[in-house]
Amino acid sequence: MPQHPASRGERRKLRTRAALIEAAQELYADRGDFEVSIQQITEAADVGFGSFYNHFSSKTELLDAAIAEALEAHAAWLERMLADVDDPAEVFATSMRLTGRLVRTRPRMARVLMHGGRALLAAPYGHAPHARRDIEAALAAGRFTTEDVEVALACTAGCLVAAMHLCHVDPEVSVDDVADRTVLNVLRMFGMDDAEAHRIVELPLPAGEPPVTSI
Amino acid sequence: MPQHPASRGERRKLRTRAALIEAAQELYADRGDFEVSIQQITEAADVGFGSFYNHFSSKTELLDAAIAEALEAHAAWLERMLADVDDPAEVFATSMRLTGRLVRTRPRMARVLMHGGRALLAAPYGHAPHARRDIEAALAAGRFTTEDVEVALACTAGCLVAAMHLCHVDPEVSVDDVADRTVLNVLRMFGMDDAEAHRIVELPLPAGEPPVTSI
DNA sequence: ATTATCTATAGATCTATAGATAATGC
DNA sequence: ATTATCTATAGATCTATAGATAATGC
Repeated sequence: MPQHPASRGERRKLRTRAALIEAAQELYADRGDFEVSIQQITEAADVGFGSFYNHFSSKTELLDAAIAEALEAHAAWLERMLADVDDPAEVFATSMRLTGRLVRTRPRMARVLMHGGRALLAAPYGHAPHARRDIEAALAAGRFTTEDVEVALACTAGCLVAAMHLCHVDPEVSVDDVADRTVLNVLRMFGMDDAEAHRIVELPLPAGEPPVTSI
Repeated sequence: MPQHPASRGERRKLRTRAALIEAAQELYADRGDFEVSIQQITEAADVGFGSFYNHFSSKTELLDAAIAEALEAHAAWLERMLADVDDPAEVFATSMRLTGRLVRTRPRMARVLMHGGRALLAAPYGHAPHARRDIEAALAAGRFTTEDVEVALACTAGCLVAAMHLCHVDPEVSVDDVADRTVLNVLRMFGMDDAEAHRIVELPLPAGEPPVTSI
């Protein structure tokens, strides 16, 4: 998202598009569905009704873009946070720990991932390719043992989404504890011994919780 | 669902309701959402438009009932299939193996569970209470070790739904293999050693695949 | 006679577009 | 002059209900 693309007109257009995307993310996160009229979307975005069609030809198109942008922004943030870590198992685990904590740190982003991420954590974009890369590297390094990378990735995504959901429906639980216990489960699932798994989920988290998107 | 409740009139009413539920399950499974008009639902159910309001006051109410009935029917079927098994770990694992195989044996039911089950495998009805019971019994018997039953249940549900999703988006994979590898992962997650986990996922499945619902 | 289903429709949306207005580029 | 946004609206849904029809119970 370059701050100064091409011309002023171009920036104005991008601003309108961004307002629509953001409104869509908020509505989707807050409602859990997207059964909302285009008029409500443009009102939430504070944009003229007709402008919608300058950018998207249907609600589905907007929702897909909104989910994809959230996933990409989140993935980019994780990459930045973990750029200096070498151990793939640690990158993998810490990414999960940070993502689980979104329920507390960025509830709306968490709800977008929770509701839209199901299909997409297995998709060829967002954080999924990074997670696959880390799992494969950890396998190659002998840190993980598992039969099937596709199944491993699906289980990872499934546990993460389910853990976030658990925190979401039960506000009593400690988000951080649920996140770390979930990661502990996943590490054990990949054949890591209990002591090493515990060590990894007790590592200090990288500092800085910068905004990944405006939501 | 008794075959002869009260009177003929009562049965007629239940038939109409069942037709609406079934149409809702089919539409929801085939489309993955429920953005469909009441008129389309009543047409699919071959029921007069106005009859809808004799049974449900909104689409959401119908969808909730449709998902709940699918979950309950599935849970009841699993209970029947595993009535004779004593080992809670085996009941737990075999239930998962059978549920995963629904993608092949009952694709529509699988899609209802996949799309609607996310929120509901953690719900206080359907198969969730049985899975919790099995996990707790397995913990008490020393067959599982895990820190947190709630997290364990969430991870179970998450892995299962994600595995079904994986089979759904990639028709090339072997549904049975994915199901069994997923269960293997979950058993390891619960501290079971590899050899015993393998033994359990290689047990013969109970015979009989009776219709759990009409879908 | 009672109760559920069905048909028809009023009123309320909602979508997509056309034409007017405002902002930018030259 | 060009391009995007905004306003207004036609036409197409869609929901909820009222009244008519059909099935059941006595």
